[in-house]
Amino acid sequence: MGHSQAAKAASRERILDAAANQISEQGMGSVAVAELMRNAGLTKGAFYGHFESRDAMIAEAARRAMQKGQSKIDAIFLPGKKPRLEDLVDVWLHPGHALASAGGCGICALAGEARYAGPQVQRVVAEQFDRNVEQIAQTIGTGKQAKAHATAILTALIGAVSMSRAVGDVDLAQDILAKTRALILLFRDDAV
Amino acid sequence: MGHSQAAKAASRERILDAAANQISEQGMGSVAVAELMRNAGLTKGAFYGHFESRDAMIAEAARRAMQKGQSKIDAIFLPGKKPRLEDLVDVWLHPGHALASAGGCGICALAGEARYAGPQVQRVVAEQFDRNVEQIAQTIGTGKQAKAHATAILTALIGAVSMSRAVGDVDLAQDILAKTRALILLFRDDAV
DNA sequence: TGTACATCAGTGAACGCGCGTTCACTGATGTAC
DNA sequence: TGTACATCAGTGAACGCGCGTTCACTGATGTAC
Repeated sequence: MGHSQAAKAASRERILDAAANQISEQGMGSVAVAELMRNAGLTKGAFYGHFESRDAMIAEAARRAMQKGQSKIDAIFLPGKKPRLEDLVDVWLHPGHALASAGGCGICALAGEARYAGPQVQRVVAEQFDRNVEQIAQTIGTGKQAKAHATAILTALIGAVSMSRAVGDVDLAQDILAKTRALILLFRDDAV
Repeated sequence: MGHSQAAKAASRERILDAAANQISEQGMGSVAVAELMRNAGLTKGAFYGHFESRDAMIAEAARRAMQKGQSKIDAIFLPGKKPRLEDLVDVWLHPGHALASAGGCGICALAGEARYAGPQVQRVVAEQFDRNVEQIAQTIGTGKQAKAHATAILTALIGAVSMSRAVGDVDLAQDILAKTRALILLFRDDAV
């Protein structure tokens, strides 16, 4: 085993990546230190050379899970493209995205558990929520009203993704996604 | 200790009630057999005289948590009153109801965790979802369209309650609740 | 450039703890006579 | 009605297990000379 500074940094990255992925797919509660380290190609003893505690690692990994889910959203805002609410909504509500949680919306992965988590994780969720509200607002207008509607729209998106995963029934899940999508876009047509 | 049939049934009720309350307030994962039995005035050894396993008890208690949250909703539909969407929305989104989870919406309490739970719990969530969709639909119209909109509205309500509890920030929480409420009622005014 | 040594990332056994579950036992209940 | 006994709800100690965390140790790295 080597142990240069670069190798240690790479190990840390592998641990955080594995944790962020597992948080997206199975939630924070499912992340066990020993299994996580095995997934990162290490043994559990090395964990505490990288993090002060499991909780401290979870808070960092939660932030990373948010970042990983953000790339699909940012793609809507690439320079030269006109960002459309419809495209943005589909990042959340397309069944392929909503039901396969890997690499998906970090808020959706954490929304249920964050309530019982520490303030660090809750702050990560709140910051990501603000970030996404701003992006949604950009697609529907400017000013306070756009941001107010964007807050409600993001809330509905998160509710739809959470519920579609909770009911254990693919048909009902797709129904929830499709009808939430329809109502959000109906609102847009009415209001604009 | 007595042990008549009536006494045993009463014990079972106390266990399920305590479990349903704890599920509403702290989630399914927080329910520990020993603590639960202590809360019900018994010792942990007696648990397996009432339930086959912790999982089996959780499934029953999840159903009971739904029933307990249902009474506030049913009050809107008392005979003689005309059920209004606005009143129904406030059962979920009034800050006092949303942020104090005890006795609140069972779906909201379980939405995040149900994804990792067994099919019994997921069925309980799906059935309660259907029940509430029907009730919301009653306040906005009749037929398929009303039910479609009710599905999206309930999804938004659950998202708002979940997020308001997840962000760990009372101001942001109230903002989420107020803006989701406004958008739902704005839709109602537009569509009706 | 080559050697001796300090550093430190990673190892793997061990810890204390809380959990779900089991089980031999207790003693009040309700029944049979 | 009174007594003997079977039933069974509840007790509390014990179990095996997985968890987060600690720690003495290993051995490759990178530095000092």
